[in-house]
Amino acid sequence: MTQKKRVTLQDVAEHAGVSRATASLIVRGSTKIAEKTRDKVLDSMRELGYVYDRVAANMRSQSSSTIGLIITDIANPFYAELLRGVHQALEEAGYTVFLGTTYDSKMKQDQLIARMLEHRVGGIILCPVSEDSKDSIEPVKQIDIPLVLAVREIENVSSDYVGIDYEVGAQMAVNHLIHRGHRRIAFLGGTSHSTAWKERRQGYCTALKQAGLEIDESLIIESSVTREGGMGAVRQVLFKSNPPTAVFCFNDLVAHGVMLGLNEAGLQPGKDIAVVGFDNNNEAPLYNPPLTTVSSYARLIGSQAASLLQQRIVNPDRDHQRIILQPELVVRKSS
Amino acid sequence: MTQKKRVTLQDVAEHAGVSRATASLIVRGSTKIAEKTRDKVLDSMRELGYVYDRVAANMRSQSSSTIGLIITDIANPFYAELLRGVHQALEEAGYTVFLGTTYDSKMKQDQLIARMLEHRVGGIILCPVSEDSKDSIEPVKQIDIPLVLAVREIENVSSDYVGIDYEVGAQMAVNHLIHRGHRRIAFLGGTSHSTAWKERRQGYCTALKQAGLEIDESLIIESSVTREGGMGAVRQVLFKSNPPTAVFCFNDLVAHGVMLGLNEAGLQPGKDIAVVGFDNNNEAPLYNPPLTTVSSYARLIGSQAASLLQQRIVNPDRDHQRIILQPELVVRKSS
DNA sequence: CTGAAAGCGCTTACAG
DNA sequence: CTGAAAGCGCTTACAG
Repeated sequence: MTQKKRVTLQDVAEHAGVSRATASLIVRGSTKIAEKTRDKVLDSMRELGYVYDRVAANMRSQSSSTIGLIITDIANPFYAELLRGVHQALEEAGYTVFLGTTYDSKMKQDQLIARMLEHRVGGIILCPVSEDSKDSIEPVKQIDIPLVLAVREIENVSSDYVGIDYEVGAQMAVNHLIHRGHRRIAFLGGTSHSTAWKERRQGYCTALKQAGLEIDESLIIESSVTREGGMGAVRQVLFKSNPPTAVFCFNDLVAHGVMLGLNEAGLQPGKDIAVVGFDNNNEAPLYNPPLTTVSSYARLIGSQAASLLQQRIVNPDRDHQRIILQPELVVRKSS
Repeated sequence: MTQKKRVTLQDVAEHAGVSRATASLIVRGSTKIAEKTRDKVLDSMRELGYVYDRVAANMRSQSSSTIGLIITDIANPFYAELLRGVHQALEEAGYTVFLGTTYDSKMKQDQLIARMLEHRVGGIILCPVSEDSKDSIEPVKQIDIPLVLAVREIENVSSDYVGIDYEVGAQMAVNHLIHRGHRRIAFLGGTSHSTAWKERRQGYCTALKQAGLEIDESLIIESSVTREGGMGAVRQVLFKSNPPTAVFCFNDLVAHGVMLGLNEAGLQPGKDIAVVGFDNNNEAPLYNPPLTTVSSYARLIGSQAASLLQQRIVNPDRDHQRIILQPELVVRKSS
């Protein structure tokens, strides 16, 4: 792990015949330096192959130019998009991003948070695991580093947050299915301890009730938030004596799994059984058939979270913000 | 960007009534300290909420516990898997990963490399952009930081490298199509200035020649390495007076686009036209129809690259290694 | 602009 | 185990 000796600002100053303080001003882009001096110093930097040591600078000035981003699964296109939004906003602002993935393990989340704090990140954007993880963020609060939650909230935790209104989104999806004449609608996928699941469930129930339909608990099946989870869930529900005619899925990934499971069983999604997803992934229009889904604006969530974080860094004492994006139903051929 | 004052080792030492040197030993897990002393110090750390400052430690000891990973596109499942392999291997070893995405822009790649060097990463894993970027890695060589290339090589650059044998892979794919009786086989997607493309093209041509078939340049169409690129490429080739009966695609993403383009044109992939991909993404078996493809072991490439990097960090002077994984054909229903 | 000094939070080396 | 000192590569503050 040991590196060879780097060229330091001291070396550059000596080479250019100026003081270290002057060189320091130049490297930080001060305009108060005579052009001639600046050029001389910049030439020396090039000649010596100087590379600015941002770590040392940050340490001395007690600042940070890194941000930690913790997501649950990079293989989920939703998070890939969210990452993109975060990267775009923060790299423009000069931050570099530490990425960590929890795969929905709380232990992993705790480890990642600890490591990021040790690396003196300037702030953390956390997409929490679905398990309750109030205590995970204790260390962050204690050391008082800016934190923004995204996608899922943590119950009884006050923090900046960006997400979408899952309840309304779920309601829109289920209403749509009801309007198409469906009466037995399943809700498949996701795990019941996450707020993101609870809110969807709430929306699902509200829509059914408003239409005067019974809630059949046997049509609500949890699963991991993966294609495999979706396949498993739909298999369970197909074997009921009175199977559903439509499925509202936790997200697009699960919906994809559900469609594959239906194919396997010789059923055609969108014809034999309607399927609606959640997220509006890049891939959703490319599924077969193209997936009706609720847009959850992954990239926008990412860039908004980045923006909240920057604002919090600038002004640590302002009130917590909660940004709830309004979802939109995108109707395609699967319903 | 300024942070509130942290608890330092000094504070901990004072609180526990030991010297700073002792506290430093304990925090690094030395076994040479009496258990009683250690417990006392660990208690103080907990009580004060001490967080180890890895940045300061790395600076003093001239070491690094960060790694830069530069990929082209996180929305490509191939890279999501590769990232997973890298993360898994490096996090176990105590490294934290800076992630950067170039979206195949050389300028972005240069910026990311510069930034990572400024952050004193202990090494870089680079999946180069397809454009020739020999000069991009000049700064890395100059400052003498361990570098591993993955997925694509850079011509005339000597470095550790992990990739697969694209030529053999392409040959396997095209041979397979020939054995199925195809005579007009297109090669769609990718950009001709990358080694990864050149090697595939080489394999494509070799297979055709060995079978005594002509190479028809009009059946070779470049595109961006995305689904959209694949859709565009297949549209072009379908309008030929003598269209192909089979398509070998640059990768699975392109193949997916090709299949969508075929659907659009009323053709059924795997029936009207055979399609073969490259990568064996997670998603390939889930396409419709399931995609015949060449496995390129994304996660393995990632973990091997991580392993090469660690070895290079330990021993900077050893010979450059080239790991070329052997591809494997996975036959499914699309061909 | 310069120059000398102090300090960010650690580790290192050494005498006791 | 302790204690005092030096140093990693910067920035900061200040007198000139």
